Amino acid sequence: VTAPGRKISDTAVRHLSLYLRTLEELRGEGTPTVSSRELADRAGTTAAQVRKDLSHFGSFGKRGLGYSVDPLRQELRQILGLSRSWAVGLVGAGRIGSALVEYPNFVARGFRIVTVMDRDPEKIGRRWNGIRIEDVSGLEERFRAMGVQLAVLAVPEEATQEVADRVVRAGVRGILNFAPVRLRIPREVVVNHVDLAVELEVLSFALREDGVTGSGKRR
Amino acid sequence: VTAPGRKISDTAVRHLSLYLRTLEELRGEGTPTVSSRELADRAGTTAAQVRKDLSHFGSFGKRGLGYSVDPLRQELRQILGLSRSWAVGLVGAGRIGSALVEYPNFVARGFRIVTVMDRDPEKIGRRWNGIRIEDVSGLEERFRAMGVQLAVLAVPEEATQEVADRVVRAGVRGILNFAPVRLRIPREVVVNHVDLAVELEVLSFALREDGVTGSGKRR
DNA sequence: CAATGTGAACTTCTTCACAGCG
DNA sequence: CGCTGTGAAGAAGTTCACATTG
Repeated sequence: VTAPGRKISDTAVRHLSLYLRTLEELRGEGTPTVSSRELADRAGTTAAQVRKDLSHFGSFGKRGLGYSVDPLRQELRQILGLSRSWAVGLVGAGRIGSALVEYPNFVARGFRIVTVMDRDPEKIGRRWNGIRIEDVSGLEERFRAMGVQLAVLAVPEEATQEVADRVVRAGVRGILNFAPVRLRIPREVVVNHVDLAVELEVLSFALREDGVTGSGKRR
Repeated sequence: VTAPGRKISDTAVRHLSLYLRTLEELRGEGTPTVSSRELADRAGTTAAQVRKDLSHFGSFGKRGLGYSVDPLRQELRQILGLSRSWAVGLVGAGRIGSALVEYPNFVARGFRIVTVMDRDPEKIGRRWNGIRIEDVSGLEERFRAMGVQLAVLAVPEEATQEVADRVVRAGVRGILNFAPVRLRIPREVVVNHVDLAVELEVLSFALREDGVTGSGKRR
């Protein structure tokens, strides 16, 4: 089915990702069938939201019964583009990069890290998970040679835009960026931004009225 | 000003965080004044959006002129709760944890990591940034002793809920969770969830129609 | 007279509620 | 008879447009 023209909101896609994870849990527990209500409770949305999110892509449930766990799980994998394998190039062999390489869900979801690049001579030549860390100077050729489709940028702030330009030149179609920098990128390349400063500040904002420890309040 | 009762959307707060970063850049460049238009271009929103976001908290601009960079920066720090210092407890001394400890913006924004905990005897006793890694068994006492207000959870999936229960018992008011697990937590505790699987799947979805490499298409 | 601050218009997202189907 | 799928209602968020002001 996988509706063609329709514009799907970012939120809806995030929901699908959560439903997929929940279905994988349910599958592990041997549950054959689940209602929109229960799926919602587990995933943290509402029953109506579950049905609406799914309705953009088709009708997967049985009235009076609910959804069959495994078939819906497969549908969602398909919808999210996970029933294929993605060739991922990682730039930046620092802590965040290493966290990703060891992240178990990464591989389970079809994301294969095919190359790791860094500029630090200390790191170049080492192996992570069997993958040799290469000198970033050869990025374009290496990415093309390995057929990289998706780049993960975990490099220092000041290097980020330059690296982004280069991975785009190397033909990458999507970027996951961990640096606190807004990238200037051609429209056809999809960027997703994980910004730890923003995440912390969202928390800080939510708690800002609580017991103040630091400097006295202004105004 | 910091309007009292009004409900501020998550998106608006995220925008403020981006504006703050942009203002810090502008300040570094010595720019004294900025229009909503320019701020928007740099932060990736629109001029109208900038004005609306700010209007929830007061009037900070001068008509015909724009916003004074440094005063607005200070306002935003205040609004986001960054003009104070937050005592942060980190649970999980793995890769993600270490990435956070070394993250420079962390400290710059007033987030002080005051304790690090892990369950691995190999790690306990080591020092990170001068902070001794403690045995997680003493979490509650340690968190209380150090006045931890905000917990960062970077522990394996299966341990996450238990650790969450314990940090709540220890009086924490906010949690930043990196594990792919929806936490069951009392309403008054604020949770923010950074979910790498979701971030990857959002990218995967956006690119799902591109050249398929993996298994042949289903249906 | 340039650029803010803000109601009003518009658009998008969420929730409701119920007909219809298994 | 229970639960989905979905239009319609309602809420929330975004963009428009302009009167206002330093």
